[in-house]
Amino acid sequence: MHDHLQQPDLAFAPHDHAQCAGDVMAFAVALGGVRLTPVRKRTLQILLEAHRALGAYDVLERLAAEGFGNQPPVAYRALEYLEEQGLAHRIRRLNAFTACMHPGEAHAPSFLICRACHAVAEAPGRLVAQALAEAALAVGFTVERATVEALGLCPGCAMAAPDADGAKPATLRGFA
Amino acid sequence: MHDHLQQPDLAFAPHDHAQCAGDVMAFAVALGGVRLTPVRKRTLQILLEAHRALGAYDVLERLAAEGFGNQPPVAYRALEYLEEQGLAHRIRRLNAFTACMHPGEAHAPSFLICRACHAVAEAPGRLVAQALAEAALAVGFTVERATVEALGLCPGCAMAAPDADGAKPATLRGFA
DNA sequence: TCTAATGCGTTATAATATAACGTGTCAAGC
DNA sequence: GCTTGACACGTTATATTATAACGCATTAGA
Repeated sequence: MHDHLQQPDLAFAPHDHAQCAGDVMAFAVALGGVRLTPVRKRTLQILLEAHRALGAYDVLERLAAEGFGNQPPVAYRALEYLEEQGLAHRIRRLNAFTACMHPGEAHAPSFLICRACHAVAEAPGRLVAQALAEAALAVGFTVERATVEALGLCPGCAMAAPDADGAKPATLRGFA
Repeated sequence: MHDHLQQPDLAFAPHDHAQCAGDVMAFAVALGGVRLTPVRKRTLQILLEAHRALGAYDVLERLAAEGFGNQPPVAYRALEYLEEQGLAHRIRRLNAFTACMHPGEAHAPSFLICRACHAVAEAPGRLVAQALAEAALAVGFTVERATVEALGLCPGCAMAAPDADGAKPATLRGFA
């Protein structure tokens, strides 16, 4: 981990992450109807520990290092499953995945992605989803799922470099 | 600029596409500060004619067939340029690109993607962007650009198959 | 137990995207 | 006219992200 990647935490406010990650995991384990196999559970833990969006191949590396399979489908399957169960989200702009920080609460998440430090925060998206559904309704379109991702500057980076462009082109592999 | 271009209501409605495409192209050509070279112009035409989102490699195929370069960067550069100029948009869920139907009007577009027929419509996104900016502001995040993409059913497909799942996994190449 | 469904690891390949270099073109300044 | 520098384009090569398809093991249920 390089210094420049030191980042404000996910919610952009300091908190005890070990604790909130633990809470999420406890919730997931307790969840009925979810088959949290070893790979899946470990994948969720990896996302929670990373505390930021990870590419599938980043997750795969970690899984492989721990004796799980080392081929892409292993990671993709676990990630897809977690996403289906609402335990993880896919960040399309980054071709990456992140643990859901509010599983269980029915929510239509919006994501805030800092272009400088690559932190990703989940923002309450209910109003956004509502506005979108209305706009869609006006043209007769039925929204089933929505991707809402904002790119910008998190408070920390805005403070540190109001104008400077800290952003690298950001291949996912390079994040670590 | 003709009226129908300012009425996103008609996005999914039948209309004279040759005409609206022509309007957009005329606008682009007249636009000051935009260097619409042959590849770029043809790329925009291709997007306009296709009338749906095209993958970079789809665009490339067409360009190559007309004597332009046949390597990926040719397509990617033209598409990126058009996007920078606000003449095209990237649809991240599809890894695809589409011509902007309302160039010039400052807008924060939302996209409605039909999972059955893959049509893509640009919906007025001002209110959505507003809601997003507010949610972001609450955590101190500054939004610079946003991706808003809804997946669902367009009126036509909803009518044709209210429940059936017309969606294929949808590789982009397969669209044509 | 038998069977069907599911999960996992594997091989192989597909699909999407970018880095980096060389050449041509054109307009600005001399 | 020349030179120069920015830009665009075509190219080679490679990186990154993602899926298809097969076989075996385990599990859930009849």
